[in-house]
Amino acid sequence: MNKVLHKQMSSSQRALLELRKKIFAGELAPGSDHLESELAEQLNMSRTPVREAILMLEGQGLLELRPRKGIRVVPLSPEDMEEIYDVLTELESLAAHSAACAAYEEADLKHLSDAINDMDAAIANRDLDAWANADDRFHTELVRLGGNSRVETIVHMMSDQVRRARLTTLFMRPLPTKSNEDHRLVYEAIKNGDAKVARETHRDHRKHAKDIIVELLKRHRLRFL
Amino acid sequence: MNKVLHKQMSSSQRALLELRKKIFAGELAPGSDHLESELAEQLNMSRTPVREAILMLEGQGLLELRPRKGIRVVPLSPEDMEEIYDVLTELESLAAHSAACAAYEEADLKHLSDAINDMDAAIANRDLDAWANADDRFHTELVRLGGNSRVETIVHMMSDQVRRARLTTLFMRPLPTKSNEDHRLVYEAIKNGDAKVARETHRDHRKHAKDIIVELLKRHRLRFL
DNA sequence: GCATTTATTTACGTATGCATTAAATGATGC
DNA sequence: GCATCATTTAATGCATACGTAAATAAATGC
Repeated sequence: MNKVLHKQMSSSQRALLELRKKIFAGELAPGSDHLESELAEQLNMSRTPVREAILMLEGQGLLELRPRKGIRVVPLSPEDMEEIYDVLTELESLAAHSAACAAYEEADLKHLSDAINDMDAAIANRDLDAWANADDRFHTELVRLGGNSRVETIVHMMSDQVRRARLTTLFMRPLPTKSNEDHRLVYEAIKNGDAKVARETHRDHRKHAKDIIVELLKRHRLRFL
Repeated sequence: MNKVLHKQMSSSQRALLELRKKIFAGELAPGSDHLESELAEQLNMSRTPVREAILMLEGQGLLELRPRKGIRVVPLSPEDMEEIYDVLTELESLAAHSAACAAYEEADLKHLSDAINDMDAAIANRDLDAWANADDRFHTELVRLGGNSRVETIVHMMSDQVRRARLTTLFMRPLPTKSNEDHRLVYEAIKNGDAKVARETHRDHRKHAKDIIVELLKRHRLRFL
């Protein structure tokens, strides 16, 4: 569908996207090592643009460069997930606070409520993929409403890591029904301009999510993923 | 002094450090544009390693790549500084909280108290450079004690930006005497394991610092730096 | 003169080749 | 048989070369 765009994209851009796709699809497994030349061949291009893509992905914490040992897809330990969730908790809570302060019209919050409704529908249908998708949209929209572009960037990077873990964890956890009540409360607080409540509610929500995931990872002895 | 190390460093590493140095020294001015070939010549190397360095610095938010327009040293507006300070506020407060929870021995907190004492001394001597240096050490040590490597990384990146602005602002503001009382309070709270106080005190401290800087930038019509 | 098209320049993106140096393999001494 | 050293292999870091496309200058038409 977007193959057309791919055509007029620079090779390094393509390398970046393709590698990301492979990482998120698990095609490049966490902890696995690869050579520049190997990846270059897979992507049908020279080493130069893949090197550039690799550098960028290293900066985003997805790859680790270990000269002469190979490029490693960074594995995530339960402790890493704790770190990531803690960052997400703080920055998203800040975003919720800011969004509440911003006195948005109800129309401005449509994307947010749409995402919440979609999550409800997904849960009713027991469609975990759809739920995960809507959940992403909720969090993306929340930080957007927060109005701090740096928070947005960081949250996106961290969410990428969570997404990676979710490949494994999503199907092991109970249906996230409680989660959606939280989302509604955050939404209401933002609409009512109740900054403190928005922040605290979201913080608790994230803390809870973190506990579930970390517990899951540890229980299942998923040392790395 | 570390010219020796420079010798056995890879060219891209050198490019990274040299460019950073030039940016922080103001030699590459905020908002200025440069060509890859120009920078490569300055650093006595081919375009390849500088390109790699540029890519990394772009990821860190110091450079902006604008193909055929030149590589721009990103200018910071007062609004940017607000964003940056807000991120720092949240993540450092989290670090303070975690550090307080960690039940450190007094010996573990030595670097922190050293930094505070050095700031006192610097203020007594009216030595702003020494003060800034010790202040950096305080914040660096604080996030280290927080024990979240991702928070450390992000805070370092954001601190780089603040450091850049400080070149200009430090000499325009009143002596930061109040600031050090705050640091002492945070230190005490961490030592006493008083997580909530540590977090809140540090948050207020940062909020105050932000207001001063942003106010200063706006008052002096420093649209960008 | 001004707009529009055409030519020219040149910065960038990418491919390629080579030198360096780390890892792997084999050889030698004990 | 094991450790140490020499040799080979090959992945990386970097330089270089080149095609492309964007920006600028020149030329043409009106």
